[in-house]
Amino acid sequence: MSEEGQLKEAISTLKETGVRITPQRHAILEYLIDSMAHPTADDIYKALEGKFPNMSVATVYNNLRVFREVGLVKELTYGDASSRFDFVTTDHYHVICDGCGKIVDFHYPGLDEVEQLASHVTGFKVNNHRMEIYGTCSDCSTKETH
Amino acid sequence: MSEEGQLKEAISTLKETGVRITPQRHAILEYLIDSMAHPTADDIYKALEGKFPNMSVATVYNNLRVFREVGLVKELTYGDASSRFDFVTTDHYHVICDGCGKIVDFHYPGLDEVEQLASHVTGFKVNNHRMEIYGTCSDCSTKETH
DNA sequence: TACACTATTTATAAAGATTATAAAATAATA
DNA sequence: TATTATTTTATAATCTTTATAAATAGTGTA
Repeated sequence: MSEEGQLKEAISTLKETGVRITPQRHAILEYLIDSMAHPTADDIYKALEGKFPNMSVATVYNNLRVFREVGLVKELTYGDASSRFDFVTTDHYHVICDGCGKIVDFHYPGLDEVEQLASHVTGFKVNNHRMEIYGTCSDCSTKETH
Repeated sequence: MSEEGQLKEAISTLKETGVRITPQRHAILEYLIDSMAHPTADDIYKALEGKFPNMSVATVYNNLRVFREVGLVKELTYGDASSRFDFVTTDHYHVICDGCGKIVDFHYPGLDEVEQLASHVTGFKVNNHRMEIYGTCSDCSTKETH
């Protein structure tokens, strides 16, 4: 789907859930969809301060929580200080560079088998799983050898 | 291996690396090995304040970092506020209850295949991966139905 | 065992991310 | 357009983690 299509669909989702569409929410969604990075709340705040000089950081956090609760956004927590936020499109995993922190999307068929086994062994009703892969991206590999 | 054996081996590892054995380090290691929970730094701090009334939180954090650097301990970051720390025994994954937060260990052969594909597709030199499984434990399931 | 050297602990403050609060502004709806 | 509940803003508070410097204590050696 096009990015405009994604935005429209996201806005529909919000309307259906009774969440008001404010300019700030519109802009945050747009930024999340357009940016292929996986920004932190502060990244978003900084990126939009030109457009919304008076916007509060709390607004960014509040809305990211709203989006997360509605299922539009996933919150990613890695070892570092702050969470990253990812607009939910289709199921994919992340490959993360230990050197520069770059995050690359990586599609892989769902690991249903793992979930089933886990459920069987632990007695849990399994809902979902998360997986990340860590390594060194080619840029960083090149730098290392020089 | 017995818990005492694990502790002895951990202390050997520290000695080999030139890390001094202090009573605080001994106690933190012991607590990590004995407790099957996956405690936060604050959990450890609180658990040991009876034995070490003057111990500083910084000591707990410092030592957890030392242990991590030496490879004795893994730091786990989930969505919530603080990291959890896990004494490294053998490779395993975690199954986490969405209801009560309980963490259960789950053994599963390494997902080498995923790493290989990720490496191929993204051009990364893949080092490792992490995976967690989320669901509802049987205790919480029982409560829900009542 | 006592000494000397350096790592470690403590106490404290600082930094950084996130959340809480209350007043002002505004989107949705009739 | 008027109303009302939601949202934004501004600010402060909270919580986790790290930095700093002085005091303390492990460890190897004589």
